[in-house]
Amino acid sequence: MRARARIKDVASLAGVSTATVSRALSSPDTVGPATREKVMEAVKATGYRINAAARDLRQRRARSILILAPDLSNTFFGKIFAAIQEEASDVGLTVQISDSRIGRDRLLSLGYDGRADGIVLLDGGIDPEVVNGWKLPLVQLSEWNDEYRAPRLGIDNRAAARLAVDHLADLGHRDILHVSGPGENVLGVERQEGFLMAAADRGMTATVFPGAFTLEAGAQAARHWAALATRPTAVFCASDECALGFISECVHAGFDVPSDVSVVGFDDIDFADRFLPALTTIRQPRADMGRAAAARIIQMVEGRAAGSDNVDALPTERLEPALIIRSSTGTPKRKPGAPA
Amino acid sequence: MRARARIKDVASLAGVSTATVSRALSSPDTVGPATREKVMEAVKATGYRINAAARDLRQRRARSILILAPDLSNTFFGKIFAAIQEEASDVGLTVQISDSRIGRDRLLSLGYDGRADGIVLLDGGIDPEVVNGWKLPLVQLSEWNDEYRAPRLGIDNRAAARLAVDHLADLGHRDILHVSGPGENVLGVERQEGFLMAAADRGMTATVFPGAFTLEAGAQAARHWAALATRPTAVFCASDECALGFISECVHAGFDVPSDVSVVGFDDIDFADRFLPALTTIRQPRADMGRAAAARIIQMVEGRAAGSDNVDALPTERLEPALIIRSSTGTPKRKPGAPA
DNA sequence: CTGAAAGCGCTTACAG
DNA sequence: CTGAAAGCGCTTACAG
Repeated sequence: MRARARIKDVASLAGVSTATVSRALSSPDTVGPATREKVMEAVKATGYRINAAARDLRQRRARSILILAPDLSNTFFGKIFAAIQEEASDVGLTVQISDSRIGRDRLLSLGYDGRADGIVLLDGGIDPEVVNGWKLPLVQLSEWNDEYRAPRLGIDNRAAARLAVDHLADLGHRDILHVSGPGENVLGVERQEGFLMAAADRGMTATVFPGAFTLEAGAQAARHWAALATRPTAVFCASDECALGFISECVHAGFDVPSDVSVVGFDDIDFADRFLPALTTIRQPRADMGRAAAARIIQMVEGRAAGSDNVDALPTERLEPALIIRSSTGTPKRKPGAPA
Repeated sequence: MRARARIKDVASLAGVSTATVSRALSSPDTVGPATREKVMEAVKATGYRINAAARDLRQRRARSILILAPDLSNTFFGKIFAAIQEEASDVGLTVQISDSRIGRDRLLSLGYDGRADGIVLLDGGIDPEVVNGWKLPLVQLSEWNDEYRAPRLGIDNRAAARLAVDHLADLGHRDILHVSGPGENVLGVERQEGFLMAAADRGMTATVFPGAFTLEAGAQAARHWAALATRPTAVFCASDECALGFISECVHAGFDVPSDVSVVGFDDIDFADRFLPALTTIRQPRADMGRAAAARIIQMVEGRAAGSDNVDALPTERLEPALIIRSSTGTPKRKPGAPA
């Protein structure tokens, strides 16, 4: 198999300089029509394809953006990756993904090694020193950290939690439970705060179980809930996985959802509407989030390439969550002897 | 903010040549201890980090592997991505992902542009001309195409389907249905073939509904099934999503799973064991598949770098699927008047 | 053990 | 409109 053609090969076949080949390819109207013709023929004859790595080095760009997420296998990220990749691909950018828990030193290198022009960060738990040490355009997506000097994109998690609480209050629930996210996670913290504030505003009895975003955390919370002397009639879980785990465990223990307990999730993952019962949840517009992050990082990367200043200081952007009412929530069972 | 330090800056600060800096960093024992010391100090003082893009161009490597999949948001791929990235990261390789449906020309470029050293391909539906035109090490994972000249990694889908059929036969089912994958997909085709052969071997009545790997396809199949005069007592779906859609729709229509119909899925996605009922399914060892593919492509890439020949011709490798029995399958209901 | 020089494959002022 | 030359930031024979 013949080695790949280089620009030199095209140039000598066409009888022009490499500079001319380069120009004919990147800005065709800066060369004469006859020359362009000759070059194009030589390109076809040699099967030449540009070596992007060489071009990028010369132009001091990478034409690539890096997505950093704490767990690549988390189903929550799939749609986000897809949306980012689609937008990036449209403007000729390549997409790299990496787990964000690869160790401090490797993480530091990422922002320096010339292989990415910009970073979309889905993890608020990285040492701010590392993040702020990167010399690359950066946007925080979904999760964030106040110490990172970078714009944020995502929903208002407090307001989103309020959507869930209000729905439950409107249904007539007075005693509600929240299975929280992991304690160190901003998303979980804000959802919990929103839950507590909204419950207070509606005069509800509110309790919190510390949890996580996992199926297992939900299942465990369900066991605690089942063991309670007086059980809250509704629960708001910090994620859909958690809610699914909660429901699953409840059903196995002989309870009915929603008649024994109403359950609201968070995210609206793909299976939420196919679960039995279909899950009432707060939808995060994941594709929109991915698209917005891609658009933003592209803008920053291009802006920087164009020499614009303070393009890195663009503001935070909020996307809208939505309450999706399905079958896992309903009116609370009247307690025997309770007033109408 | 100071521009990033280059190797030149380190060299002049340390009072040595760039060659020496390069050596001190990449093979420390080829330089004198005193020199090494000086260089390391200068590295620290300048905050120097190697520019990987430049090194890679010089070495004619990309230190990156590309994953190509037909739908990045498909939850099936998450664990595979994670496993590949982990293995790659361990040997200093970067991971790129791209949707494989980005158009012929872009696809062609991927194998030529110097930005990847090898490709893990999760799509058997690309034009073989394109795939075989790539000049890069390549492995086919999960899906494949006989016309691609590249090793294959994945399970034996016929044998896997037989696992499902045997389970159903052992339970006492005599009349079974298969909701197939999309007609053009090798995975679906092999599962269907395995289903048909195994059913024949067990002397069962077998029928096939053409389907897809989606929730919606399963739901639609359930509607057809429900409308049948005599309904098969068990169904084997080509994917878990399809099975979940099937069950969900059955339950909504008032049927019980498994007492009215046993359902087996395929893949063992994360929610399979939390679904209600928990889904009996064929497990594909996705993390193992990702790891094996990564190991293989790394071996090919390194082998090529080391100048070994015919490293691209390594053989196909089969991983083992497993039957996971949960609650969506059971003994068929005795038909009224049927013999014991 | 160390340095000067060439080169990876491109692009882009600078001249003409 | 086109070419010669420098250079992106490294590495690596080749000498010494």
